[in-house]
Amino acid sequence: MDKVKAYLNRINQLEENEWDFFASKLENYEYAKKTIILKTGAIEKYIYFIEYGIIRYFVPEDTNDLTFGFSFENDIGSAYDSFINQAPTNYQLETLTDTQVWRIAYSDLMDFYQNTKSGNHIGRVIGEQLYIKAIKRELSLLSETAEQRYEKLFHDRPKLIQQIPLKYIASYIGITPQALSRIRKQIS
Amino acid sequence: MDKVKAYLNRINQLEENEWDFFASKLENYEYAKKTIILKTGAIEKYIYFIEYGIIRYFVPEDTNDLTFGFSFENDIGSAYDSFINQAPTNYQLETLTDTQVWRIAYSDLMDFYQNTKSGNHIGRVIGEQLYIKAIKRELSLLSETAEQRYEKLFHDRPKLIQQIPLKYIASYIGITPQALSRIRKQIS
DNA sequence: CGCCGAGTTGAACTGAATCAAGAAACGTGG
DNA sequence: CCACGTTTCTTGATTCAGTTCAACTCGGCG
Repeated sequence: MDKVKAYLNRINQLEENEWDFFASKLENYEYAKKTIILKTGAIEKYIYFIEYGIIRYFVPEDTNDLTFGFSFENDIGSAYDSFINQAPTNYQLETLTDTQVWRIAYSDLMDFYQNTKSGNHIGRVIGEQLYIKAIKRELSLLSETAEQRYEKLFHDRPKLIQQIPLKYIASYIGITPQALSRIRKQIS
Repeated sequence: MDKVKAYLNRINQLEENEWDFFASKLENYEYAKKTIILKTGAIEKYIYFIEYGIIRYFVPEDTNDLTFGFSFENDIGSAYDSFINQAPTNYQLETLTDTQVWRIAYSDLMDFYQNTKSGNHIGRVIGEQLYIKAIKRELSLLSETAEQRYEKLFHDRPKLIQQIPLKYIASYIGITPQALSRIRKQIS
């Protein structure tokens, strides 16, 4: 659980008893490659701290589904909007590789938020960080070309990207697999 | 200040003394039409509760600047990422109409977060709400056509949209003013 | 009254979608 | 561990939405 503790402490140094409370609610879980963690229509019960592995976020569609995000190790994952509102999600979570997580249930996290001094502060910062990520991506989608997004992604996460099928990356940067194939050809 | 109070109470019913504290920090402010509220490179000091008016968010560019958002009355506005990190913003805020706001300074809001029971909870929910908005828009940019985005915008905010110059709306939905002009022609 | 920015319209061009087919990689069962 | 079938990736040809450049109209403001 060290990684989870480090993650939280980076946001706000926890008192020992706060961490003990949080840790007691953490549940270790392993998903095999290609496991659907959450189906559309279901309600997200957890936030996941990813020990190792990759989670893909996508809106399923008959032909090519729409991939709009990934979470990697040492980061958190969740259908966060569904989680927050405890309302059905309209997108799915799936592991792309064998993935190990520490997960915490909604009610336990709410307890943590309400009953510890650091709780809501941590919750606030998590929301803020997710927001910043989202707004960056929004600007990227509006202002950059697909090619620029691809190169940035490769620059930012060279190793991790190699584990993700190109068709998902294509969807993520907003183009078809064919178009991505052509961009890659041109670059190399 | 009633609207601000109502806004906060919708998130979390405030105790009277909590509201008194918050209200004491609120500052009323009026901006004329076309006023730049925040310049790139500056640090966002405030969150704004919009009493009436419209704020535009944009990345300035030599030719056509990139408009990526608006805030309307009864909602909050801010260069929230700059505000959170107290770091320079890379986009600007500008009023599109005469705009009246209640604004609260960073340090005062942090006081409110730390010294009231409801504080961090409210901060958390504000972040969460902004996140949900951002993710919806992200999916819209990835999955919908410019025409679909335009029609949705019109459907959701028919009155407010009429006050915004088309060139900003075009940028917001990710196309040029010429392309928007053609879409509008085709629809009507 | 004249000017300037906003909006429209036209024509040529381009990045990416689509449809289609073949090559390569992957995984599952024998 | 190989063989087969399925999925992923590539390549080609065509089509299309939206860009760019340019010219013109309109309405508001000084």
